[in-house]
Amino acid sequence: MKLDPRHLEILAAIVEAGGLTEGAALLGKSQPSVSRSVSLLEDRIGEPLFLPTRRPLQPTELGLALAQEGQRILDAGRHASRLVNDYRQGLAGAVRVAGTPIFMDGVISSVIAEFQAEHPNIRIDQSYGYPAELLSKISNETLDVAILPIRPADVSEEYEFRQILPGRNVIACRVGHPLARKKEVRLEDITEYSWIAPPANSPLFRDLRNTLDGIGVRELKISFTGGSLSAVLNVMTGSDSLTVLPFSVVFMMQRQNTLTSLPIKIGDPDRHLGCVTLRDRTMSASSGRFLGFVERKFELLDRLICKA
Amino acid sequence: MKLDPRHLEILAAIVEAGGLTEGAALLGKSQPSVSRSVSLLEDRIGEPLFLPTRRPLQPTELGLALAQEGQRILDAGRHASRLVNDYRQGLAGAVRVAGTPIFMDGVISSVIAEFQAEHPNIRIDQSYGYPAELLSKISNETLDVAILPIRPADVSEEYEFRQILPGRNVIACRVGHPLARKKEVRLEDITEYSWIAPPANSPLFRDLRNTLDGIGVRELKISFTGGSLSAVLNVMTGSDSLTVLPFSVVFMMQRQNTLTSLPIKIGDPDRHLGCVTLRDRTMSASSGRFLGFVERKFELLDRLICKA
DNA sequence: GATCAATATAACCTTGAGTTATGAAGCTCG
DNA sequence: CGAGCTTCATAACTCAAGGTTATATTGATC
Repeated sequence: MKLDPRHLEILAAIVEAGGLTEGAALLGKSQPSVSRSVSLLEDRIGEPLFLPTRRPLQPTELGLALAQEGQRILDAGRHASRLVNDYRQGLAGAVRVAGTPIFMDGVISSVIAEFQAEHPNIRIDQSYGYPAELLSKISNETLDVAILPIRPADVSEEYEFRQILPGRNVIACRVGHPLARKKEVRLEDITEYSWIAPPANSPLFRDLRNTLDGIGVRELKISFTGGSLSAVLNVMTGSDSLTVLPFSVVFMMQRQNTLTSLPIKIGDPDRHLGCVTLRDRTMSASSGRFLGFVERKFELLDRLICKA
Repeated sequence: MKLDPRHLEILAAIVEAGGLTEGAALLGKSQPSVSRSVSLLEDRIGEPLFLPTRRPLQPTELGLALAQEGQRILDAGRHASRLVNDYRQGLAGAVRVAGTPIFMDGVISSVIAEFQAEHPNIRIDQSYGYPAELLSKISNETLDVAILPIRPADVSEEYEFRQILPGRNVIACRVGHPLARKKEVRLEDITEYSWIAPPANSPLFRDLRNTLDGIGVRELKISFTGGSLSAVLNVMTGSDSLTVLPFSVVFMMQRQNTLTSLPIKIGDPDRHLGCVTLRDRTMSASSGRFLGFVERKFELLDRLICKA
């Protein structure tokens, strides 16, 4: 026979509170209400739940056993309520975030780490991708936030774009690189070293080509191409190779004293770094919280970078 | 916010069954009913529980988390239902049973052991007492079954009495007692040995006096008095003392080859052994089951005793 | 036995869960 | 890509039952 879980909850409250009136108060209901509910339950199961004519209301064996189950139901219910509250306030949930590999690994990952320290109940599902595919994932709602270098004008009305950093690339090399010691680096200096190229379909690769075109370099020795940031880093620190990287990435790496940038001016890309979300859809509270966190962190980072 | 536990149950069923229709079937409800319940729950918590427009219905993060709580509620409910069924069929519960010490320890305890082997979920609350007090405990419902030697005529209409053994006392001694070897024991033989007397307020003590009066014995050496059956047994087996015991107790002890009875005829008491319960009150199913078990076991025992 | 507190009952209203019938929207597959 | 099937949502209605306040009843207590 199926029992109404609410009846078991009421029973548990009465047993716990030690009386019908107190139990009703505990549940925030009126005394007659719980009285009748108990009667109904007793009628259904055909067994008494409380000893008759005992004023400090005393449960029967069965009453006590069922009250324990009721307690478990109450616990589960309370837990569920907490879950709901957490979700509504964005203190729990999941955020699906994606971005371009180099930038994700170089800058965003540490921001995510900070975020998770603050919000252990929010799960971050991180993935990598390039602008076109990420935008389509935003569209079909398999992604909540994309962090991309993009031309603001290229973002259609469907999306919402919040810039977090201006686009700025530099030529990077290992700390201790021969060129890094120089006061000024000339064009012909950099052509002497071999270069690392980012994956061919990445925006960074286009930036590299544009940059080199911009400063009049036609031919380069490409010693390494593709790979993740950590692969690039390993090659960089183990050789005198050069590459183009977002300044923010190099800035973060300077903290670990692994990379630095050459004192040579190259043109800034017209792409800016920002978060893309769907415009009309009401974002989940946890996504909103994540977004706000990222914006705050990058505001700080931007100021640090400007001072540097 | 308080959630309706039934909603969480429904959610759990849907997630488990993998669809709204299947979930409804699992719960034995109609599909529109659960559909509306889910909508209501979603409205209450203000968050979607299922991803929109995905046909193999897929729960959201929150939906999945709440479904887990729902599963716990379902489990508790099922457990509660099982409890109720067991109680109603007398397969679980508690029976408060009491009786006179010697008889309880000598005969009933082994019957209780057998009963518990068959019904591990029924708790036996055993206690000791003499007829008057036990009957009053039956009256005020602090006792379910009393097992007593009593004159059937003394049992008032308030109670129900089921005889399980006819009253029959014997003079008992240890196995290997000098008198036990004799074909026939005469009156003067038994007065030579010291005697063990049961507690002064027990029916057995009155039986002892009546018996000795009946066979014309006036004076006896009382070497030991009071104590439980095990105390009496220890004294008996370690000495040549005699005492009066119910034959059924001696019969059980014969199995362990500790006690035996003397071949001397003594008058049977007019008390008979039986179970006393309250007449009008509907007994708990477990008490009924226990009562039936005791009656069956004693029917067997009675036949064994008669053959002996 | 009078008094007080706790529980049960009564009368009423409202919610919501149950139903069947039916509409709308995805998926599947030729 | 549209027909057809399946699955979910909506509508309209009934009714069980939980919520309320007011009041009666019953144990406990002194």
